[in-house]
Amino acid sequence: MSVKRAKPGPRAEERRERLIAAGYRAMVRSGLEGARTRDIAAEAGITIATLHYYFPTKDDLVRAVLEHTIRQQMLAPLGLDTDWDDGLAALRTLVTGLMRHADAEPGHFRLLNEMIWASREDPALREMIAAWHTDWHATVAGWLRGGQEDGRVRADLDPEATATLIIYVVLGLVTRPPLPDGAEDRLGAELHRLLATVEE
Amino acid sequence: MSVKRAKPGPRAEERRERLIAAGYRAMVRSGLEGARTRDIAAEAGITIATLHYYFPTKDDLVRAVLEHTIRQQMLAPLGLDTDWDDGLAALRTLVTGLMRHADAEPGHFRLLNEMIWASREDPALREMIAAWHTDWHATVAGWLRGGQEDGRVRADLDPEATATLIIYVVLGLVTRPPLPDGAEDRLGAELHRLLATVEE
Amino acid sequence: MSVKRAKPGPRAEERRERLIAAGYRAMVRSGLEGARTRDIAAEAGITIATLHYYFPTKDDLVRAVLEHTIRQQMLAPLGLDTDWDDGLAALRTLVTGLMRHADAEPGHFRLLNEMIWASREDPALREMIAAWHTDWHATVAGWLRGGQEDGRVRADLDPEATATLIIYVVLGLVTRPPLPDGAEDRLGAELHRLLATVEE
Amino acid sequence: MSVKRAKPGPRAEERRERLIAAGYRAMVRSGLEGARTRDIAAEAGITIATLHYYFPTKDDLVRAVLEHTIRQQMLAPLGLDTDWDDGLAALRTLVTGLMRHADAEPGHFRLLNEMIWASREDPALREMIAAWHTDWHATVAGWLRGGQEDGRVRADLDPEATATLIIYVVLGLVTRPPLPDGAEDRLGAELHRLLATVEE
DNA sequence: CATGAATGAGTATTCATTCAT
DNA sequence: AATGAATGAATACTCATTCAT
Repeated sequence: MSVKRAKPGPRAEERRERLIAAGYRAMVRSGLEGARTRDIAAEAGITIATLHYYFPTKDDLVRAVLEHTIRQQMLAPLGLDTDWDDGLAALRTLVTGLMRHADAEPGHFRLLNEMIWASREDPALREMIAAWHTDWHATVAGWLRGGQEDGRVRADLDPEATATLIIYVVLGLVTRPPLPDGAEDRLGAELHRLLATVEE
Repeated sequence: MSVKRAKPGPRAEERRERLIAAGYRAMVRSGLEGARTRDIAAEAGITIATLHYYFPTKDDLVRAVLEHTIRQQMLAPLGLDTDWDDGLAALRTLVTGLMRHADAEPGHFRLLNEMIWASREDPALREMIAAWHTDWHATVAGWLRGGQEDGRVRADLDPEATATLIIYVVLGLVTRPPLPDGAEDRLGAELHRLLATVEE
Repeated sequence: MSVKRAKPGPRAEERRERLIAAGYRAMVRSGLEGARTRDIAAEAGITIATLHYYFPTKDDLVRAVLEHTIRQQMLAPLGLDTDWDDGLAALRTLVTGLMRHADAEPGHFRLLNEMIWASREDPALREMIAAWHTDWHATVAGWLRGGQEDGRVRADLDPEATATLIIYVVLGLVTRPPLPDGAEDRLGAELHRLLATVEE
Repeated sequence: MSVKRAKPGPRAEERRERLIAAGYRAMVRSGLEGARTRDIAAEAGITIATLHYYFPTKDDLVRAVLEHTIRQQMLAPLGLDTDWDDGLAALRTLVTGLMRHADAEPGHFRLLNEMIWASREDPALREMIAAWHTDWHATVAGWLRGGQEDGRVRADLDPEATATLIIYVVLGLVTRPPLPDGAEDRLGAELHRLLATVEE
């Protein structure tokens, strides 16, 4: 077992965390490109030079922020870590929760959106996002399959394809472009109607 | 009839168009913020000073580019200006067309995506995007209603809410995040299955 | 009698005047360098190109504005065109009037100040300012000599040198730098005391 | 004793001084607005980016230059830091010295003049200039009072008001507008005659 | 580990001036 | 006599990154 780098001390680890948290906040505030390394360093209580000691380039910091974001900001707030025995209810909760979250924290979703686009030119980002989406896709497909077993979800649906479709809905949903009033409110119910068995 | 103040000559109109086209290309290539006025001017064959003669600020150019994009790049390429008598077929064509387009021209959709986010802080952009989405929403809802009259689309659906949902699918779709292979291909069929009457 | 240039039509003459007036206002507002030819032209109701037809360079316009300023703005507002038979009273009125004017229209004096400095590198400006100061100097010296003949002004003063000194006071006065309160109010009286014969 | 955050090293202090000196020279040469940050940086042997590291904006540099100017360029060159026991002689020396200085270094006084005008819109400048004028006013008033005690200056003068008047003379004097020849030379003597007791 | 100092390469924007028509 | 179109040359300011200490 070769050890390339001495284990970072506890002090260093804490600084890293502080930098990532500050970076996340700054990027939520000002966007991926708009966030300034100087501000991030200041918010973490250190100088830019020190920031670059921990993260040689801004892209390195961005990667760490994405990792942190997926790990800390995506599961619990959306109920994705709960065990659901009603797949349809889970989906509806997800959609409703996301709509609320997107309104309350648009910067959070702008950041994720920017990272998805940025991932096209950064393999490290791409890998993280792919893993995240794959997880998510599997979760949703699982909900659907569970629903089909319970007879609550239409049996003729392809769970994989429908899960993909739902992920697209979610991705589009957080953009929340200006749309005619009213239709949005009925979105959760409509999705339910599309997926549920007729009898229900 | 004497004209004291001559209207912009044909030369100026052409240069405006050339600038907008160059701006569109540069923004597709490098993004909204990444596009440099210098490059745009050079690509249009003029100096930066002349660019600023036509568009005092970069934001003014961005607005003109969005207008151009909505008008020239969104309708024909997606078949939105065709008369469809089968709403379901129209939708399927739209989704398939968008997927192809999103793969062929990701920069185009990145630009639209950036403009949607930017519109949150620019009333002029917001208005254009709202008008565009409203049109689009009405078109899709119309397709759905037509399908319901023909008995091809499930009668229990709310055309407004479903149209909103489809727009979200489309918005998410063009982001095209990395997803497990295969599921995407069946997306058009799946959407069809969700919406169509069972008999069909 | 040779005629070098055809007499300008009445229309042209009026535009020239309008441009000069607009130039004066803009320079009072924003200073000599701060005034923009574009704004001046717009304020005169014409385009920049036309402004340059009348005044090939900005410096040409500045010269015309100085001429206009000396002619229209310096005599009447300060009572310099009145016939005074009490030189001392005239001086006191001048100083009081200038202080009021400098407070009410600081931009006017900033402009004159800038022009005096600019005149070091522009012979045409220098000539106009020299003529203006010479006139003014002669007027003040005349007041002093008149006062000496009346026995109201100290006979031992050199009217020329004292006039120079008074002009310096005036030039400094319009700058109105921040000074301890109070002393300024007594300035007119003090000047009087310095110049007047003891008996008075 | 460990020092966690090192104070600016001697290197930085020297560069600051060099920048201020270069700024002063450039502003004397080309005026406040005319001085270019590029040239100043080049003259100090650094890049523009480094200039902005020390002085975030040009205005910050201007303030530092004014401070330097008042401290380094106004006292010694004019004999204001000498102890005089003859106030009248001090005044005469001041006036003569200023006239010489104004002829030798017109740019220096143009700069001060511009700063006085600029101080109307910059509180930091205003405060420095007010402090400087207050000092100066107190010095001159002190000279006058001393002269009155010695019986050399007319007892009926108000030292405060006369000091104000003298400052105005000085401010106007450094402008040195074109005036009829000769009168200027007698200015020092004339001022003396105005202020001195008749007997002297 | 940490930082003060320094910078290369931009960046959008400005403005008096010109010229073909 | 007038102007729409065009521009050269600048201008202050920015920001991620580097490096000696």
